[in-house]
Amino acid sequence: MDKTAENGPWADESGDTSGRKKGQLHAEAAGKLRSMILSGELPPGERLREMQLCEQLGVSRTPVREALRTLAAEGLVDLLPNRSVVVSELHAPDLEHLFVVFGAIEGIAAELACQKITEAEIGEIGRLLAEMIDFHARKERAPYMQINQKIHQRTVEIAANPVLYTVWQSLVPRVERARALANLDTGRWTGALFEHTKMFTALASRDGKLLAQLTREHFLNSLPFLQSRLENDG
Amino acid sequence: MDKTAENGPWADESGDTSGRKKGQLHAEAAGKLRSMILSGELPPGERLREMQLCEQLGVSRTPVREALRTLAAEGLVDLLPNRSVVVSELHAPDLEHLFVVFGAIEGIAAELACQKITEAEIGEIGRLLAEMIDFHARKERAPYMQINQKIHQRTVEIAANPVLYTVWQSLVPRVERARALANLDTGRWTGALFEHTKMFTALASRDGKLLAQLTREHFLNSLPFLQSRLENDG
DNA sequence: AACACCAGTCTTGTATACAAGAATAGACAA
DNA sequence: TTGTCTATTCTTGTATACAAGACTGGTGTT
Repeated sequence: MDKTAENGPWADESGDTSGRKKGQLHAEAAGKLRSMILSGELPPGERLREMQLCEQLGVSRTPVREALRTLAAEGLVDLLPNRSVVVSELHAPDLEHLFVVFGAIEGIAAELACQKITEAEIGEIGRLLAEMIDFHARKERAPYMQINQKIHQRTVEIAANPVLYTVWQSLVPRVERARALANLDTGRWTGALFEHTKMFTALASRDGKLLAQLTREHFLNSLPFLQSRLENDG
Repeated sequence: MDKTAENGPWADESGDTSGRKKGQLHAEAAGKLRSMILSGELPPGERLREMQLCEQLGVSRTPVREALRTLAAEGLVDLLPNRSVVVSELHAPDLEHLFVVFGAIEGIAAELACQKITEAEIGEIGRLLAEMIDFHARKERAPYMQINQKIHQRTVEIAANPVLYTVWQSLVPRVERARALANLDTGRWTGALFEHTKMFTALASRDGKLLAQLTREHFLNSLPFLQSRLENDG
């Protein structure tokens, strides 16, 4: 089971349709649609007509339909039988549900990671954290977010549980979308960074219980900020 | 987001292809294939030829392919690009990964359920537990397992978190398959029942932390039994 | 006997065609 | 004006056709 990230989201695709081998158009389509949803190009509630997507993506309906099944499994779209597919909504209450679960998942990952992490990996995370602090000082949000994402991903990878990784992957798109829709509040930004330093300390001392606790709180703390932004936008 | 169980596994299908409205052949196909895998009719490692499945299910390749994407998202099959789809293997180490995550998920569910459960629902779970004790006394394994499954499901439902429910649903097929492949050891059976009574006490007194702990242990305890059975079988 | 190579067959990936169920707009009645 | 009914159009669901990449078996060479 779990040939980890075989065809999962975030596997490789980043619009680099050029270098791809022939075939697997449906995976390519899924990647493009996913980033269109995450970027907001396809807003929540948007009705997706298959033929329209075919024209935009330059493929036929077959791979498009298969891609839509994949996105449905990721929770990015809702399949309405015999009706259109729509980009799933993202309401504030849903967000709470999502963050409670996601925080718990990353909490488990954190606990496992503490048991398995090597000195070299602690150093690696430490360097990433240093970079992140740097970007924060320069107020460069985009690269900050990228490093942030990488730290979380590395933690889950270090936990070395393919099932956990798959579940985590399946939730990341929605979390990322929430972050994209509601760009991080500046006040929260500094707080989040501080939490990250505390989390690193726990990780470096391999205190799994503490790190899990901090991780859950980390997500719970950012929740109200995202929720308020979502409510303002509609 | 999350039109909960819209097209997810375990939604409704149980071979009752008769009463179903037209269309949605792919959902029907997914249901049949899922139960074929869970029942062991399609054993781990089995190579699935699309045409062959078409004949068995009496539909064309299009719905079959879409069903296979769904099953891939559930982790029941692996998609090998340009090669066949195979029923995913279930090795002892994978099982540990699965149970750690699943136990944690049900642990979260248990904690949430304790916050939200009503007196009526406590009564309902209590009655289910009594039935289960009955079936254990009579050594009727199949109905016991059914009630067991139902208790777990009701707990997750009571937690009232659609994201959690979806994640839980996505893991259940694999857990069920593990149970099916390695029928429960008799010694473990009594132990599991005892754990269930303890868990009910915690639930009835709404002790979320305790119940979460007991739930995680419940899965961890049954793990070695399942693993040993799997190793014997190959 | 072992290995490499090649042709034929099989299987998947994609496109297209057709059928059936929804959405929509317009006409007609209240 | 508003509501409803119907006919047309649109969209999805499914089947089939075609192309391209894998597998298999046999043949020839070393």
